[in-house]
Amino acid sequence: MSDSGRDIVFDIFEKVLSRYSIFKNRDALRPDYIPDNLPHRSEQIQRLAFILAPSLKGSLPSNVFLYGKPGTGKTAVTQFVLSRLKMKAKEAGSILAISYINCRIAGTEYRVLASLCSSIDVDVPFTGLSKAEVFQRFRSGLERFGGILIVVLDEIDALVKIHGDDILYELTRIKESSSGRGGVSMIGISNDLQFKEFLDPRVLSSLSEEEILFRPYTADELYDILRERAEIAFNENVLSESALRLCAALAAAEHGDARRALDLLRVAGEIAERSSSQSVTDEHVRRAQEKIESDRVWEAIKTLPLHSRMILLAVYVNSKRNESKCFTGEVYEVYKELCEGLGLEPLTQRRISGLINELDAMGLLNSKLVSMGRYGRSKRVRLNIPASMILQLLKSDPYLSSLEGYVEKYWSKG
DNA sequence: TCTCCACCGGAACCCAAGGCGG
DNA sequence: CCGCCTTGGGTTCCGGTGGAGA
Ligand SMILES: Nc1ncnc2c1ncn2[C@@H]1O[C@H](COP(=O)(O)OP(=O)(O)O)[C@@H](O)[C@H]1O
Repeated sequence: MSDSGRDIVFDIFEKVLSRYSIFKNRDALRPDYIPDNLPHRSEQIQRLAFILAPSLKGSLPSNVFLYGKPGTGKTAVTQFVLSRLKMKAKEAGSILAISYINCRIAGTEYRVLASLCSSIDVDVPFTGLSKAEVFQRFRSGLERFGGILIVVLDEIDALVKIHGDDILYELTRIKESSSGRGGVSMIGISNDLQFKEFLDPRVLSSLSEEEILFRPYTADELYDILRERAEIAFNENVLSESALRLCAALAAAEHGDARRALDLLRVAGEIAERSSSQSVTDEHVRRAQEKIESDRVWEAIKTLPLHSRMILLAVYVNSKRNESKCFTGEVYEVYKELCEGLGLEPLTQRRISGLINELDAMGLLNSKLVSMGRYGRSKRVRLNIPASMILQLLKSDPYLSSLEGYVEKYWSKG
């Protein structure tokens, strides 16, 4: 047998193998994949490129503020433009550094400053210094660097809502006071359209010298995005037209979120693959929708601290005890009972109120402030997750499992 | 129209952990 | 080693409030 003969045999095997596999390149559906083409965002891309272009000639670009709902392509567009800017800068020999920071993930002002430093090769310890000290090192590092630093602050709304806009203020001041060449240019990205109201007017005017709005995608736009990705990700004739349309429609209903659309497509593909189906159907997409939601919920519950879990249980028990009224006061009472059952010191009501708000923000609870006139004002709390999740929580947490009997008394109804 | 309930939520503060620079 | 920093998780204190009922 010659080598060429073996290749033919392999070819046949490959063909057969690939015919029955759904994915050609699954990674193309992952959130960190940035395609070479971003449909329906050429306007934003051009504007951003136009704004940043002066940096190639050594002058400082205006600050930009990008805002729009999640999954509208803000991060993708930014990365798209910046990667090309970087290439051009290298070619042109401009001194240019880019620092991308996701503020929500960084979480604290200190860590944002620290990663700012590391982008210009200033190393700072990950803790121990005062913010002023880190900032000082950043400043002097910048002098030494002498070029233009483009700072991307992604999900900046999350940081400012918790820690205020102090660093932003300091950063905008750097820009002004930068002597000689170079300086800092900022790209702020916000998922919250009202975010501007949180900012000090001085910061706002400096940060949004330019603004770019990202509208939610329509179903048709999502369809185009999905189709391009699907061509890379899926094998031929595996994905039905209607399944694709359904993904687009479902995601369009959910704030026109492209990330959601791509997730739907990927998970639907995985479900199809696992059930050794030869194509992805509407049914797979619907199941993907459910799976994504229940995964999200379970993922959130799993990482919940003890007392937040107890609150979920308390809300559940209380809602079974008396259908109609489920206000924070009663929830707190039940919570205290549960604590006693576990021999735990209960937290204060003030704290519980805060935790309930967090659970609300995660979508595990619904809470709404209602006034009952003479009978005070309180929050009506409702569980926003299926009871099966409560059961699963009890089973999975060895610490809580001793409460199982207690909770089960209320299991029957509902 | 005024009262007053039953909480809400802002602000200041406390405390322990981890880690710096001097 | 000391005195200082940030951070995260909590507590204490307290002014604020929509509307049913007197
Ligand atoms: N116009 C587009 N074309 C192709 N993919 C897109 C487009 N817009 C967004 N995406 C994809 O959707 C996902 C979410 O986009 P992202 O830029 O992270 O949203 P945002 O930052 O606005 O929350 C990413 O995986 C991105 O690649």
